[in-house]
Amino acid sequence: MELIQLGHIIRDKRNELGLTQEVLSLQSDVAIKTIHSIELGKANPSIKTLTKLLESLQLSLIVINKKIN
Amino acid sequence: MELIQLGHIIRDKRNELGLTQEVLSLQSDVAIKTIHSIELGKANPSIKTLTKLLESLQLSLIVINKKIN
DNA sequence: TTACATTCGGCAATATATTACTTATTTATT
DNA sequence: AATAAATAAGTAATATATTGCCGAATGTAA
Repeated sequence: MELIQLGHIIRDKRNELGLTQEVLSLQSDVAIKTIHSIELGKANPSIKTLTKLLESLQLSLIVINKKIN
Repeated sequence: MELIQLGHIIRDKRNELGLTQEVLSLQSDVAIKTIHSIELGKANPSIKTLTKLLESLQLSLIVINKKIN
């Protein structure tokens, strides 16, 4: 899970739902500054912060067994 | 993703691999104090810290569409 | 151009995660 | 019981995440 990929997932889903960063900020109770930092892959969010965002975006974080390379 | 569940996943996998918290700490470069706090669900780790642990445990963090309830 | 909405980023303040050090507690074994 | 290994937890210091405030940049439309 690269931070840059995570940012893209959040941004894409937010756009799919037609939400601005500001609206997502209000819904998730995460600062807009934090949101755009995460979307750009420049932040290293905590699980709690990330989960609040993902909840608003109808997404979930799960742990899986790693692929064998 | 509840923090307590996450802790159980990490603890169970660590035991499966026969690693002590100390060994996992050395392998993942995460402080042992941080590890047992996470395992007990008392910590709110960052993505980077969590990913370092999961890497050592052959686990991955992914984002999925949330189940419809 | 102007105006507006949206996103980006610098800066400082606050909150909190992480660490190191130390001691306590648990658990297993003899 | 005693000993050792592993885990838990308290404290303090440091690093960093989060926030708020502000202005800059970007894109869109009139």
